[in-house]
Amino acid sequence: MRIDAERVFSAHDHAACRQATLERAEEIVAVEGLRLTPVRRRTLEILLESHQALGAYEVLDRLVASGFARQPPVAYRALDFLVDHGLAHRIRRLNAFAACMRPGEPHRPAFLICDTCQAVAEAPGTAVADAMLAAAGAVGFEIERMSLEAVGRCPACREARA
Amino acid sequence: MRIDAERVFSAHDHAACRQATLERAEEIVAVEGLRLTPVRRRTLEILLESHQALGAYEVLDRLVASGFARQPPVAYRALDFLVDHGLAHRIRRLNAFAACMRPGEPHRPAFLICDTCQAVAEAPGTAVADAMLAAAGAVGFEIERMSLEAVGRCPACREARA
DNA sequence: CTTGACTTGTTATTTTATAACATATTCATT
DNA sequence: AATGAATATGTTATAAAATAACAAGTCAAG
Ligand SMILES: [Zn+2]
Ligand SMILES: [Zn+2]
Ligand SMILES: [Zn+2]
Ligand SMILES: [Zn+2]
Repeated sequence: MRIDAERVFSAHDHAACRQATLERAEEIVAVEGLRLTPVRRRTLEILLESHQALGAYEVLDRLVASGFARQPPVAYRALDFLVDHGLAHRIRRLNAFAACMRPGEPHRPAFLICDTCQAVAEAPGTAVADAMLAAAGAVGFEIERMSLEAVGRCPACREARA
Repeated sequence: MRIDAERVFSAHDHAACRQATLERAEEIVAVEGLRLTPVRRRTLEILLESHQALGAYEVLDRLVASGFARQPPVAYRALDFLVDHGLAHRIRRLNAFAACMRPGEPHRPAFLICDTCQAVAEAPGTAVADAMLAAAGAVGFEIERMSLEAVGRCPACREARA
């Protein structure tokens, strides 16, 4: 299985990467009967422009550039929709949002956040999540949601600094 | 080894629990030559009042009640000091802070956050952290810091609801 | 007692997020 | 097509969280 993080952290055809993800997202909304309205679609496109997480107000700035009104709820509502339906993830450490790179596929993302180039990748986090569930289970705690996030240096930035 | 989360999530002598942790914290600042000034000490005491995480402004309110000025930097500076020296942890999902229950002991906390009673416990997160390191290592990412947080229901609240 | 590091006081601002309510659109049902 | 419920958007206002910047005070070492 191809690991997304490998792609994210290296030079790749991002136009294709973005396009493919957008198409998968469109399939999902079709199947689930969701409404990918203009703001929502544009918001997803904005998140897909790079592998960096964007704050709500950065997203808002770009929405404004596309003709939408400069009002926080415009961005937050679109972002909440995307997050609620698995098309984007919220990165708590950054108070920011990133497009999901595997929309529709059940996955347990563990986020790797490069503090040099700000790229955010989803690593396969099943093992991490399992360890978390075990730790919780040991004390009778029932997990509903979890955030697994790590900050550090991606391969490229690591080399650049060395 | 006693698991803190077990204690946190059950009725316990919290006065003793708080006192013991405060004493351990004092030993640490002594050993490390840190200055546990009045605001800092009071801030730690405030965090130790319960096992719930507190937002900076809640802490500030209580500092005001103790005679300190109502200015955000007062709380943030004290909280930052405690976090920097391992006497408190920042809970990103809650934009809040919790006293560290094992100050001075090297540990990898995985936080269990009850969304019913708001209690926050540190579960032993070594296995979780190891899984995270492995996932990162697989793609050449070098981790510096990580947040491992889960939201759900603690044993007590789980029973209460059932 | 002076220097330099650290700590606090204080004002102001920035950044992030939500409440609340009016209007409009969509879509299934009459 | 008309009705009405659900969903989505427009808009104003405010709340909540965090930091910038700089002046003034404290303290211990030399
Ligand atoms: Zn890409
Ligand atoms: Zn990088
Ligand atoms: Zn306790
Ligand atoms: Zn609980």
